Amino acid sequence: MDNTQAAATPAQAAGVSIAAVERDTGLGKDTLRVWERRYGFPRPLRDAFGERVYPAEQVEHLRLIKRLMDQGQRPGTLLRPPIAELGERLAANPAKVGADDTADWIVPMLKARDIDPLRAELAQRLARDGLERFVIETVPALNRRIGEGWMAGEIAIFEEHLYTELVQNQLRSSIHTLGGRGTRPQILLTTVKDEEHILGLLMVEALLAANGAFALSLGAQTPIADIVGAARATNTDIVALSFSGAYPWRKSRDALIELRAALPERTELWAGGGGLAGRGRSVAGVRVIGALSEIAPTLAEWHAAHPRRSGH
Amino acid sequence: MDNTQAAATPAQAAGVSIAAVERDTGLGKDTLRVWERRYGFPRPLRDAFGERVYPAEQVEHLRLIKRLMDQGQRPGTLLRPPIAELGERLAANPAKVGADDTADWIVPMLKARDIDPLRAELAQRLARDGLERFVIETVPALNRRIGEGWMAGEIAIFEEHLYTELVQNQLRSSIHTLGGRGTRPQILLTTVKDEEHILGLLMVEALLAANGAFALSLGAQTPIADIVGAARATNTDIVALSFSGAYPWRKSRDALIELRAALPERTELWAGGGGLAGRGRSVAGVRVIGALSEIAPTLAEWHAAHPRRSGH
DNA sequence: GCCATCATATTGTCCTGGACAAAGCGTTAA
DNA sequence: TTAACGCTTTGTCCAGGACAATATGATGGC
Repeated sequence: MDNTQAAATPAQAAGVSIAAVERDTGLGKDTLRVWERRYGFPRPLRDAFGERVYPAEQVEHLRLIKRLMDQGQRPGTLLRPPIAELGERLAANPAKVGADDTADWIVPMLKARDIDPLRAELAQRLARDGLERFVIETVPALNRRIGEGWMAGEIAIFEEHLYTELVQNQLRSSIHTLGGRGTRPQILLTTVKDEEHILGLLMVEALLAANGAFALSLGAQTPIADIVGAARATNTDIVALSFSGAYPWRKSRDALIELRAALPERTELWAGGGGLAGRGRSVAGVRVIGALSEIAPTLAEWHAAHPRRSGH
Repeated sequence: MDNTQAAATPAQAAGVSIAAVERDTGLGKDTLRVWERRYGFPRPLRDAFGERVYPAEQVEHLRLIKRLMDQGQRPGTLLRPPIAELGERLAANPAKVGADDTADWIVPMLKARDIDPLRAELAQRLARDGLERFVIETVPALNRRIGEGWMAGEIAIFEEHLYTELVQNQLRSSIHTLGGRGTRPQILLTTVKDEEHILGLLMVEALLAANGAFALSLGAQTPIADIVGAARATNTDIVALSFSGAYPWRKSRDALIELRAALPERTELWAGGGGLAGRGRSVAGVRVIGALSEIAPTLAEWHAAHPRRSGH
């Protein structure tokens, strides 16, 4: 694969520090050291001071592994066999491709030199399909396609960055355009700590806006105490949380229970995202939104249950 | 101060784990442990398993300390004397206030329940002053005011989040509206790894857009190798880097040297941000932008030096 | 055949205490 | 005033042990 990595500078040719690997892969220093001890991988070099130096190749493998783990694979499976197998496992994995041909167009456009056509294409699809369909169908398909492309070595990191940036602009711009004149319900949108997931948040925000509800987004990574504080201060009707698929179910559950207990009774709590999708029973007092397409109906329900009152 | 923190849930009343503190303060686990060993602060409780449990109060102090360190204060100064002094040091610090009365309006608006007026106010100022002045004068003043408010305990975290979110929306929306039809120069905008600074990037992007130059923003934290790859792939004329004030000068310098060496000769390298402002001599082959207001003139210079050619 | 319960294996994160390079600071020499 | 140098401060790394939380697999009851 003639990816970006090719252009390594002499200075860093040998490899990178454990801290850099932590940043680039999302795997903690402790985890990296323990893997090395237990599974024999990664097996970094050592510099003059005995500190670990990870060759680019191993970092690449680690990124791959992290990505697979985020899809539910377990480390033991990925790390015990000779690492060479990784490539094959990848080749075997994208079996789901094929259903997603619709999104294939993104790849060549991303790889083209000019971004304007891409920007235009996104804008056009948004205009043609409408914000709602764009968010529910187009963007998820694109996300999936990009993810697969990344794993297949087809898409460079900066191209993924670029994609995120462009979609983000489209969505923010749409939300902005839709305005939002103090309509009810007042919604507070965020994720709990340990969650990234910016694009997902933005997608939800756009959907809400498309349905006349304007969320106050706190961005990602809000501590629970802050969520509660904000909800109290802004007299929020609904607190909506988004959990990505990678987020451990138990933690989501705990966060929801804790939050439910701390929020005023009249404030509803909605939760959604891949992290909750499959999970059987929900938490008492929490409304689970199984898919993006459920947002609009759920909102309609809320309106039915809360007929418009005069004063605030 | 009747801040957000008040609403602590029973479950977490005792305190939080070291990982949570790392996330919330940005101070590494190692650093937290070493401070405890060396300075006696923080002094977390221990749970049944001997693991550190940080009371909210100490976390609050740590956040304060981090903020002060980001302004250049050194840990020894902050941690050695009885921590109680912190409050006083804070009270003494905002001496710079007063020059910034212009931005005071943001505080009450942020604290008001409704966000719509705030959104409207920002939009109006943007419309009245123009994008350029908004970015060069208004936003920096607001940022400063918010930072001070945060340190003084006047502004809660979620209010700061909210502010960032709203300004971000305004800027992105403006950039989006301005369009950008494949104009030269082709600019690549980003920060190197270890840098956050999203809002700063966006401000630069907006300024460029206001001057008819459309940057391709890679977002923050792009590894150098990726920057080079992206620059090559997109046939970039100018790579623009932003360094925040907290970023150590030496690292900026190294990054710039490395990048300069790796980029094609014809690609210019511009660098700006608080991290470079004071520093005397610049790096060979790097154009240092001392202030936001210099962006427009520098761009004009570029145009003068690169008269429009026909083909692409 | 399907679901609950338990035992077992896996896995991430935390701990201690030592070490050391890099960055900061102040002083002296040019 | 700038440059070079030594001392101090400070962040990050290391090793190896420990253990709770989670996933997996087996067993038994409906």
